[in-house]
Amino acid sequence: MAAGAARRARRTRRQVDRDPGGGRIVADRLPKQSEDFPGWYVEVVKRAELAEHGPARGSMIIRPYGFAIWENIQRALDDRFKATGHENFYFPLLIPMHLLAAEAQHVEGFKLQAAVVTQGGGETLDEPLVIRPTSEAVIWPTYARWIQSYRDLPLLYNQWCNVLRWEMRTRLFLRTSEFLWQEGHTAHATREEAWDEALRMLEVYREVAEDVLGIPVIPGRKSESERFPGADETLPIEAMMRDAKALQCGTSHFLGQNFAKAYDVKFLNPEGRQEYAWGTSWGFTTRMIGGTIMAHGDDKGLRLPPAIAPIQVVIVPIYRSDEERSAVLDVAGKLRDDLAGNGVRAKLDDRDQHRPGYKFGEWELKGVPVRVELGPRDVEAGQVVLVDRVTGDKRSVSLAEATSGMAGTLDEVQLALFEDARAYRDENTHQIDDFDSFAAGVEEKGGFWVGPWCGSPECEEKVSAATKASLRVLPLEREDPRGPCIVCGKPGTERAIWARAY
RNA sequence: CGGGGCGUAGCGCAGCUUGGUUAGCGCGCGUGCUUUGGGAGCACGAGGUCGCCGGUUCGAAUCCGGCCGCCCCGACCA
Repeated sequence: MAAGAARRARRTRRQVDRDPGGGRIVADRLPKQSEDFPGWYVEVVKRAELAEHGPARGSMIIRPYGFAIWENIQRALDDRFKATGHENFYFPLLIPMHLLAAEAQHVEGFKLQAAVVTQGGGETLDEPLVIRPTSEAVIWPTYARWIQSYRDLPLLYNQWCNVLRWEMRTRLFLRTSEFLWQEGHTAHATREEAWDEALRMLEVYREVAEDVLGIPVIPGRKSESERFPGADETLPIEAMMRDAKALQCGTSHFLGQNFAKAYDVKFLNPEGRQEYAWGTSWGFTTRMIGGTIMAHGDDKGLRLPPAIAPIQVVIVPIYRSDEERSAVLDVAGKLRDDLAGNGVRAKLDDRDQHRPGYKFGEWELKGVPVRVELGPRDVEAGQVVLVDRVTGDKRSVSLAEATSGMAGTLDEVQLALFEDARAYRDENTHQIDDFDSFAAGVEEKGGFWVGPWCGSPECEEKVSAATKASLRVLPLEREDPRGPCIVCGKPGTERAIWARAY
């Protein structure tokens, strides 16, 4: 259609659809989760000032408030990596094309997603450079030089960096072409040791997801079709969002000897024989900021777990006259300092251009776990009002108690978020009785559907084609299948969890 | 790549069908006064190459042609 004609058609439609009086936004309210979950998500991300779209398609600008969340996640992970014996290093962004091409499955898996630099210094490059979609292809050739003997093993390294994957459809945090993550890359002398490492890091991810982000997850294995290109086994933690869809969170891969063989990483064992090294890799990304938003948020906006909330406690002063103002701010400032002294991330919102009600709404939107209201009446009584973002409960406590008890209050909020998310997940987890009711149920209400599976890719494919649900995870704690495969009726080997996913 | 939506002030939009003085409105922003226990009010003010290029016309945000970009829904993926 010609541009002019398209424009004209648009105009007539618009005149029908819209109030011509002027584009006033009726209410400054978020879309409701129950009515428009994707719209709710986009609005929360923007209005809470977490992130916005970058100028290039699919790119993301992470704003300070959003990045502060990422920094807290990074710290939680990095501390645990160090505690399990890992060190950080840094590998380059650009990978010569021939290196990526060395591992057959790996290159096949990423060739559609890789961006390639072909020009530099105004000239066409002799060899194109791939912008890393992940770094196995540059790290393993280096490991080949670093590893000669079993005495050099294991190598337990990690890097924090950005990667780039060309995506057809993007959503802020959940899927952007460039994203931030950590990628751990380890090499081991034995299969058992590498497998244990992959499991150990999966457990680190489970702990961070549940104890830090407050998101209950199911650790397990991916089926072959969902496996990382080049891995023998892919181990995800799988979570449920508040729209009953699944989200893959951290992932740990057991690489077997695939990359060692592709990049010729051999070591001399104690018996004097050459062996290929065994590998793992594991990653956790900025996607989990999106996961946290969708696992906990409500119709008022974000609900951040205290462990990663950039601001854990916000103090909103209330006053009328100048005298009241200085009296209230005096007490409020001291409270903030006392809280900070106790290791609490506290902020005093002393902006004069907004009234308290506005600030309440704004900090609720931004997900601050605890609000302290402090007005003239409180100052007189030596107390404050505490408001919990998760339950909305208000209670008055003494100033001293507000300071000394705040850490405990934050722990309660942290736990309440986790229990809330777990209750939601349990309510939306169903046992599969037969294929038809499963297909109808997953279509109608989403959620996790658990049932016996025979292990064949054909049956898995049939489910996906019929339901748009995918096999999310085969739980690590393997359950007895308790029945025949829901598709083919042959004996089941284990119970699989199916869901529609992000 | 297919389907849909959109491009006018920082944000959200009206104006275009039927071309015509200085292109409007709400929010936000600045200054001042009054306000402040659930999203304040009034006054004054700042802010625009109407996505880009070309054409028609005395005159284009508006009509014609071309181009670009972004968002949403699907196929790929953490």
